[in-house]
Amino acid sequence: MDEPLSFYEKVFETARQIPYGRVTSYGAIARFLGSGKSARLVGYAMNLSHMAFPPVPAHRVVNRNGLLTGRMHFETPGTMQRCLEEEGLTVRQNQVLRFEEHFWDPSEHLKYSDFFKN
DNA sequence: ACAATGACTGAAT
DNA sequence: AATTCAGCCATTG
Repeated sequence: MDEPLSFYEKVFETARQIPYGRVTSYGAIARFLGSGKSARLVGYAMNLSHMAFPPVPAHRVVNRNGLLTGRMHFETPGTMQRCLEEEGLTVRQNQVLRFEEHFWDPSEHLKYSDFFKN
């Protein structure tokens, strides 16, 4: 029963690989999944990731500029920032400071076929 | 089958 | 440098 994982499930699984204290972008996940133009769908997936199990560290996914564009979708608008700061990052005006230093690109660290068969 | 829905992005202005 | 536009595409009703 190796049913192909849905796109969203792949997004969840990819996001789970983001290391503690690092961040990535919607677009980076989309590119890793071979669908570079589906960044919006990655955001949509994060919205659904609430109900996913195992849990998804959705706070580690920001936009390409390091902005916490998803913060409104957490329990409170400050939750996302607090989670990141707890992991040692600094957030000012909804943006991760020194974003590039903390950016973690799945395509550089993971091999697609190690996770998915299609 | 078709239209609507987005936590986006790169290019144009 | 900041803001706007249009394309994007897997799901869902």
